[in-house]
Amino acid sequence: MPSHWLVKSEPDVYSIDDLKEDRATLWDGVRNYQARNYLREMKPGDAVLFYHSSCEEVGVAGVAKVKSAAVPDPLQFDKKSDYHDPESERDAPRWWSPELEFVKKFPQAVGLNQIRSKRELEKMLVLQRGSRLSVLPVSQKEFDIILALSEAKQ
DNA sequence: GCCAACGTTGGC
DNA sequence: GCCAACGTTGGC
Repeated sequence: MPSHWLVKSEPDVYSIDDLKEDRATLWDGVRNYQARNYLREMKPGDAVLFYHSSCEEVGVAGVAKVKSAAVPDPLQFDKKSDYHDPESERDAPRWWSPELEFVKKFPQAVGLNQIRSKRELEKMLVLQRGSRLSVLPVSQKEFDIILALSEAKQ
């Protein structure tokens, strides 16, 4: 059974369009332990909502899927990277990155307000106040509703 | 730019 | 282990 996830990204930094162009990308640079744990749980085939944060059109912008399970995030060993972690050991890497693959971009993003207005989605972790995690689990039902909303919209 | 809500750090 | 200070996230 595939699991469902939501990942946040600032579109100015990396958008669903960037993923579309790249086709797939290593989801690197996550430096939060809980988010890291979720990243390590991801398995090939899992479905991922791609959420745009800190931008004009906040909300779910499209869908990705897990292409391959997490490998050690190379940036943690790259001294020149902002994500370099001098404390991380090569034989016990601290940070992990799955590879995500583009699936589709919604014609129009499913906005945060739209998500908030749906009773069935009120439990979504992305709505919980103060939820700043950039990687979150999503239920199958929530995933399906978001997808339906994206299709219903014109 | 503001600010609330967190996570992390570090002195004790 | 406590907790204040600090940095970051992210909606607005």
